[in-house]
Amino acid sequence: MASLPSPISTRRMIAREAKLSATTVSLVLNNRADAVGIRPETQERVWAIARRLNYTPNPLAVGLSGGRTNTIGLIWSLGGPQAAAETTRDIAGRMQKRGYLTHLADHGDDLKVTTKLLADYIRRRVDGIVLQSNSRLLEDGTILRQLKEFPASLMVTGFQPADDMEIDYLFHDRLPAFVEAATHLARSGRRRPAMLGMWPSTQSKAAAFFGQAARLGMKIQPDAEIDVSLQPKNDSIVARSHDALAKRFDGQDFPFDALMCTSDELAVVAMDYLRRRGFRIPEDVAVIGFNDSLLAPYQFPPLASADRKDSRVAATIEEMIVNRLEHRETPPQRQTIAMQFVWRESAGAVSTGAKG
Amino acid sequence: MASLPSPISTRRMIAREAKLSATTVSLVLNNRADAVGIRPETQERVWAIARRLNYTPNPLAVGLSGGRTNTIGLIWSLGGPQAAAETTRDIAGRMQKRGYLTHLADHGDDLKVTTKLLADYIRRRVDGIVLQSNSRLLEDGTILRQLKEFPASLMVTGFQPADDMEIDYLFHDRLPAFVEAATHLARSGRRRPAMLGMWPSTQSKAAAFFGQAARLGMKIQPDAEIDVSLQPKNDSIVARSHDALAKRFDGQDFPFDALMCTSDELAVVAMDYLRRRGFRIPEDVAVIGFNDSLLAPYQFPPLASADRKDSRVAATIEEMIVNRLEHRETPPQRQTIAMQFVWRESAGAVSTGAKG
DNA sequence: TTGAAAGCGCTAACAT
DNA sequence: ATGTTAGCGCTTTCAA
Repeated sequence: MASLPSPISTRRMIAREAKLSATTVSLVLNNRADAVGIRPETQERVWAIARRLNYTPNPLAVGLSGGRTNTIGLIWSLGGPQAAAETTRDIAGRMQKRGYLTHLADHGDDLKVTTKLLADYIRRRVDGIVLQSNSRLLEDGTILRQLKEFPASLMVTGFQPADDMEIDYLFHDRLPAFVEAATHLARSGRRRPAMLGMWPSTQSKAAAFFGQAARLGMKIQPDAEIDVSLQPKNDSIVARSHDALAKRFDGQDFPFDALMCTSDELAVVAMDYLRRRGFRIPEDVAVIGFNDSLLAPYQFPPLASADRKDSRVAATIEEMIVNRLEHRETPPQRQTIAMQFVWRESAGAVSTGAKG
Repeated sequence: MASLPSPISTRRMIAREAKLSATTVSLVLNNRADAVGIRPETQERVWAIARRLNYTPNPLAVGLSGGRTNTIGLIWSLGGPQAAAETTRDIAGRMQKRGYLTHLADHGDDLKVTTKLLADYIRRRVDGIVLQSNSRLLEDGTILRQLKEFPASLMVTGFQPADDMEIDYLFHDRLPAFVEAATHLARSGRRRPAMLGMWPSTQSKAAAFFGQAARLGMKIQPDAEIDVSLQPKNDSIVARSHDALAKRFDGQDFPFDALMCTSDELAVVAMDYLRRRGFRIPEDVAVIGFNDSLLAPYQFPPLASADRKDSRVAATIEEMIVNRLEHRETPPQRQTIAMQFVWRESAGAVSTGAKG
C-alpha cells in the first residue's frame, strides 16, 4: 500500500497551486515565514499543498544554491578493527533518524586520500563531517583548514589533540584501559608482562601499559613486545598473529606470565596457541584482549578485555554534530570517552594471586 | 605538502582562461570533443588548464542538470549479523576506488523506510543503488518500480527472486551450507539434530537443514527448533541465546547430539553453555555455527561454520553495478553465490562416527 | 506581506 | 569547430 511519493513536486508547483510566488513558498517551507511576516493563513495554505503534493526539497538544488543538503560525511579508517564498521553504521543509523543521509568513505590513514575526500565533500556541500583522524593526518595544516569549511566538523581521535585546535573533537582514549589492565596484573601478582600488537601504532599503548607495570614493580623484559606486523601482510590478522607467536615461541618455554593483546582477535588466537602448547590460562599466563567483542564473555576461559564504549561514542558523535549544526558560533566542543578494563577469568583473579 | 585543491574552479573559469566558450570546455571535459570534432590542440589546451586549476566538476550541478553524480546508494539491513557492516564497508571501499562515493542507509527491513530512502536517493540522483532485500519488501510492487528509476540498480537477496523480475540481482544463497552441514552430521552418525536460531527468519534454513537430515534418515524431534527470539529483546543476541538454552535445558539432559546454529555468535554461546553443563563437544554434541567469523578457527574446539564468501559477494556487487552503469541496455544480470559448509572439530570427524 | 530576478555550475539543444 | 541560450530547483538580495 505504500504509494510511490510523487517524485516531481517542486516549490514552483506549489507556488502555482497556491497562487503565490516561489519566494513566498520558499520562505514558508523554510520556516522563515514568521520572521518575514507572512500571513498565517497563507502559510497554512502552503503547508497543506506541500503535504498533499508530498513535497520534499531537492537536495541537489538546495546545495547548489547555498543551503543545507541534509547530508553528512563520515571518513573512517575502515581497514581498522572489526569494531570500526559497527561504529560507522551506528552513526549512519543515528543520523538517518535525524533526517541526514550519510556519505561513507575510507581514508586508509592516508593524507592525500583524506584531503581529496574532504575536497569532494566540500563540493558536495555536506553539512557536517566526522573524521576519524590519527595525529599524522594533522601534522599538515591542510586538513584542519579544510575542516573549517564545513558548517560542522568533528574529529574523532585516539590521541589528545592540541589545545589550540579550533575544531570540535571527541577524544576516544584507549590508554586508561591499558593502565587499568597493568594495574590488575600487578596487583594479582604477575611479574613478567608482554604485549601482542602491531607496531608502530601500538606504541603509545605499550608505553602506557608497560609504564604502569614498571611503576608497580613489574620487570619489563626487553623483548616483551611481540609484533604481529612483522609477519607477511598477505594473510588475515589472526593468521599473522598465530604465526608471530609460533615463530617466536615454538619449542621454547613461554617466558611471560601475562599477555596484553591489542584486540580480542589477537587474544583469542593467543589463548588458542598457549592452550595447544599446554599452558593453562590464567594460571600460567593471564591473557587480556581489547575492544570487548560480543563473544569475549563466552570464550574459554571468558576473556578479559577493554570496553570501547562504542555506543556512547556514537551517541556522543551524533550529539556533537547536531549541536554544532544548530549552533555554528559556539566555542569548540571537546569531549573525552575513556575505554575501560573489563575483568574476566582469563586475566586471573586478584585473590588467586599467581606467584611469580 | 598536500596543497588544498583550489576549491573553486569552474568550467567557466577554464573557458575564460582558454578564451573559449563554456560549452566547448564542457564537451572536451566530457570526452565528447572528438565526436563533435573539436581541434586536438584546443582540447589539449583545455585539459592543461583544467589540470592546472585542479578542476573537478561539481557533482551537485551535474546532478541537477541531468548528468551523473558519481554516487551510489547502499541500503542494507544494518541491524543484521555483524558481518553486514563489513560487507557494506567493503562495497563502499571498492566503489570509492572506482570514483564513486557511497550513501549508506539502513532500511531495517521496513517497507515504508525503504520506499522513502529510495525516493530520496532518486532525488539525489545517485547513479546506482544496491538494495539488500528480503522477499517481503518485494511483495509490494513499489520498490521494483522505484528501482527502475535508477541508471543502475542491484538487489542482493537471500532468496531466489522471481524469474520475471527485470532487476539485476545477486542471490546470496545460504541454504547449501545448511544442507551440507546436515549431510556431514548424518554421515558422521548423528541422529538427533536441533537448530538454534531466530524464527521466523530462520524458517527456510530450518527447512533445508531438517529436510536433508530427514532424507538421510535422521529423526527430527518435534521440539528441535530452539527459538532465541522468544527471549526478551532488551538484551544482546548472545545474552538472549544463553537464556534460551538455560530456560529450556537447565536441570535436564540435553536431548540432541547435534546443534546447528544460525550464527557463530549463537554457536559460541551454545558451546559455552554445553561445556559448563559438562557435555563434551563434539563427542556428546556436535556444534556448527554460521558466517565463519574470523575467530571460528580459534574457538575451543575450533568451530565448524559456513563461509559467507563475503569478499566474493562484495566484488560481485561492484562488478555488477559498474557493469550496469556502463551498459544500461543489456538484459538483467543474475548471479548466485552459495555459502559453503566449513568443517572444523566442533562438528565431529566423520571417521570418529558418534554412535546414536 | 509578497514578488521579480539573479545566480549556484552544469548539460543539452540549437545556432553560427 | 565553436558559441548562445535555456533550463535543472533552489536561495537570496532587492523591489514593490
